[in-house]
Amino acid sequence: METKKDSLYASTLARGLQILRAFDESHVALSLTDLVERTGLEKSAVQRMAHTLHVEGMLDRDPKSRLYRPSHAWLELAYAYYWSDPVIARALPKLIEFSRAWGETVNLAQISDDHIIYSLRLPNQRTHFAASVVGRRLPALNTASGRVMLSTRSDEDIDQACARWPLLQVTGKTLMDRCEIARSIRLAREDGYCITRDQMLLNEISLAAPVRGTDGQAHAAVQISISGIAFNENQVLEKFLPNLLDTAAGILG
Amino acid sequence: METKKDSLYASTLARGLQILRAFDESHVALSLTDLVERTGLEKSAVQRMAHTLHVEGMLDRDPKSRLYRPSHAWLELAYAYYWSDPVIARALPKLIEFSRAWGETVNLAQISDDHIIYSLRLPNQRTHFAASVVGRRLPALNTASGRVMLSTRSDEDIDQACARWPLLQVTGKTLMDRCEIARSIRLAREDGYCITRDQMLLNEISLAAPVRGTDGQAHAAVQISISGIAFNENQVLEKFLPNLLDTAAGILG
DNA sequence: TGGCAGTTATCATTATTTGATATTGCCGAT
DNA sequence: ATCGGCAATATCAAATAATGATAACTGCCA
Repeated sequence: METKKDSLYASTLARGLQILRAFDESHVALSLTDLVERTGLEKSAVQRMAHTLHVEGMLDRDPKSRLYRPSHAWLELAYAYYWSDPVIARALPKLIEFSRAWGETVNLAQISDDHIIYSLRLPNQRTHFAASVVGRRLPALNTASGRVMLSTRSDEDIDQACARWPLLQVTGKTLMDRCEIARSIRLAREDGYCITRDQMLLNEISLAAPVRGTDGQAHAAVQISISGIAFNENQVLEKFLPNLLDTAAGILG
Repeated sequence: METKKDSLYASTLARGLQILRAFDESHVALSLTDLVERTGLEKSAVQRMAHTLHVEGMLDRDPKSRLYRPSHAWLELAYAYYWSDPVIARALPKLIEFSRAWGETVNLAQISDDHIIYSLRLPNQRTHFAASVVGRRLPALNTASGRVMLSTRSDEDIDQACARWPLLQVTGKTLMDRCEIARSIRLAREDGYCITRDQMLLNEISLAAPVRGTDGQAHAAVQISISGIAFNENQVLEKFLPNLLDTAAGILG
C-alpha cells in the first residue's frame, strides 16, 4: 500500500473511486472478482466499496448475475459538470445553430491534460457509437482539435507536448510521427484551423477551429466530422471553414 | 453519526460521494465552507475529502479563489455509463435518424426511481440550457415521458405511483392534480403515447412514445419537444406521432 | 495596519477499515 | 437429482486510518 504520505489523503475514498473507474467502454458490467482483478484491491475492500457504492446509488446491480453496472447517477454528475463549465453554456447554442444550418456533426472538444475530451456532441449522421457520445478522451496530438488548441500556445509548450504527450494508433493511418505532428501544429497556427483525415476513423475528415479566450489561448475547439467519401479536404475547407471559424470565434468573443 | 448499522458500509467513501453530489445546477463552484454547509459534514472531513477528490482528479480547483469545481472526469464517467447501457446503443442511431429527418429536438428518457432522467438529447433549436443537456432528472409524473412509461405498468403500480411519487411545480401551468395525472396516464395506456403542454417550459409541447421491452414494459421513452407557438397539439400529433411511434418501437423491436 | 473569514496544518483518541477466514448460495456437470 | 466448484457473503480480532477539536496560517478588505 503506497500511502501518499499525505495526512489529508483519505485512502478509502480513493479506493472507492478506483471502483468507479474500473468501468469503461470495454468493461460495462463487472462482478466482484472482476473488480478485484481490475483494481488490484483486496477482495474484502472491493466488497465493501462496491456495496457502499450500491447503497449510495452509484452502482446498479443485476440481482440475477450479481454484476455491478454504472447507475444513472453517473449522468447526473455529467449534468452538474455541464452547469459548472462556463464554456459549455456559451458554446451550446452556437453549436446547435451550426448543426441546424449545415446538417453535419459538430463537437466541442476541450483540453484535459495531454488529451482532449469531447464535452458536447451533436451527431447528425449514423456513425460509430464512440464518435457520438460525450466524454470520450483521445490523445490531443492525434486529433485536429488537440492540435489546433495546442497551436495557440507558446513554442516551448508545443515542443514539449510534441516530445512528451502520448500518441495512440487508432486506425491504420493514424499519424504517429512526432515531427509531422509538430509540423501540422505549426501549420494550424498559421492557418487558424487544423484539418485531418483518417485519424480516428477511416474516411473521416476532421476540421477544428480554436475557441480563444481573451488571452488568445484556446480553451476549447469546435470540430466537425465530414465524410471523406462525399468530400475531399479542399471541398470541406471551402464549404465549412468560414462558418466554423465564425462559430468558434463567437463562443467567447 | 447515523451509522447505517451495516458492517460493509464504508462511511468515508459515502462522505466523499456527498461532496460530489453537493454540486448541481445552482452550485457550480464551492468553497470548503460551502461544502461544509451543503453536506453537513465536519470541516475536517470536508477538507480531507475534497483534498482527496482533487488529488484523484475528480475535482478541479481554482488556485486563485480556492473554489472546487467538477472536473472532466465527470464526463468520463458519463462515457462509461453510455457504454454500459444497452438501450442507449440501440436508441442513438434511431434518434439521430429522427432528428435528421424532422429537424426537431428528440430525447431519450429513462425511469430512475420516481423520476425520469434524460439520457440522450439531440437539441435542434435554441432552448433553455437545462433542456439541452443530458442527465437532467424530473419527477416522472410531471412529464410526458414518465407518464407514458408508467402507462405500460400494472394498474397497482400506476395507482401507487400517482399516490406517492413526487411532483414539482416548474411552470405556472405544471399539472399538480394527482387525479388528473392518473387520468392522463390511463389515456396514455390506451393511446400508446402521451402529450403535454406547458409542463416544464411554457409554450412547449412534449410528445412521448414508449420503448417497450419483450415483456411489454417500457424501459425508456422517446420524447420530442415542439414549439407550442408554431403548432397546436393536434398538429403535432398529426405531423410527428406516426414516426415517433415507429422510432420508439424500432429501438428494442 | 489590523482584523476577520476562510483555509491549512497538527495530533491524540478511537472508531473504522482491514484482510484472513468461514459460510453460504449458485450453476453446471455428471 | 446430486455433487462439486466457484463466486458471493458474512464474521471478527487486530491495527491502521479517519476523526474532530484546535491551532497556525493566509490573504483580503476596511
